[in-house]
Amino acid sequence: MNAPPAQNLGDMLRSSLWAQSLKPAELTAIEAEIQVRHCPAGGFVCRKGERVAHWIGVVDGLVKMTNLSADGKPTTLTGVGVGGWFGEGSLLKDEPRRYDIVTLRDSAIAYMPRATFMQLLDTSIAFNRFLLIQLNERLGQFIGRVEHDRLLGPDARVASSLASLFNPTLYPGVKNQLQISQEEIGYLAGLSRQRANQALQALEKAGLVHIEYGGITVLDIAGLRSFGGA
DNA sequence: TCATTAAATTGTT
DNA sequence: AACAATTTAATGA
Repeated sequence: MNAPPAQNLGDMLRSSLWAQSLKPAELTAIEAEIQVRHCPAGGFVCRKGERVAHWIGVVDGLVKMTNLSADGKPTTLTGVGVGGWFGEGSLLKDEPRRYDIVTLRDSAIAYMPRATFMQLLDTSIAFNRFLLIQLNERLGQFIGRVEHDRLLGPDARVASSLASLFNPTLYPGVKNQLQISQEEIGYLAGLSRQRANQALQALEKAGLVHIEYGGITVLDIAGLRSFGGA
């Protein structure tokens, strides 16, 4: 019962770091090559094992990257919010996608064809810099996670998930106030809604977030990150 | 604009 | 998982 996707591709691109250095004509040309598809809540944006033909961005909504662990339990690798792009790893290596992408709510998803991605890679320094920063940030996130995850309690996992979702380096357009239900936070952190609720209350008591109806406000991103160990 | 109702979300057990 | 309480959104007077 989330609001239907409202943002459009143009706004999303203009708020992306890599797009800001392009000439308006270049940007409109790229915009024309990108397809936007609307995905209902809980739907698959793309599945593990599929051939990777696009770089994928979140125009509106919220998605998560999940993987199935050896025992078959779904594990959320990370969430991606408005303005986020992903899939460049498999696109660069020309390999099948390594994880499922699932929408947590009704979302608008942008699909940039491989040819467009490659052309940007060849012509835009800002685009290359963006990818470098993004890969580095992700690397730091995942290293921090595998380092701490088994030692961390549910509270810290929620903190870590939120910190990655509010990462200003990856998602400059995301404000510190995000409309996300506690149920969705639970999905992101791999917890039940009840446990996510307790974790959020603990984080609020610690002064890191402010809980509102249907959303949260992040008061201390650095605190969240250190809380989660990443 | 206000009151009523339904739906969504949250807090608790 | 189930329940009650609270908030929001929608509807109509």
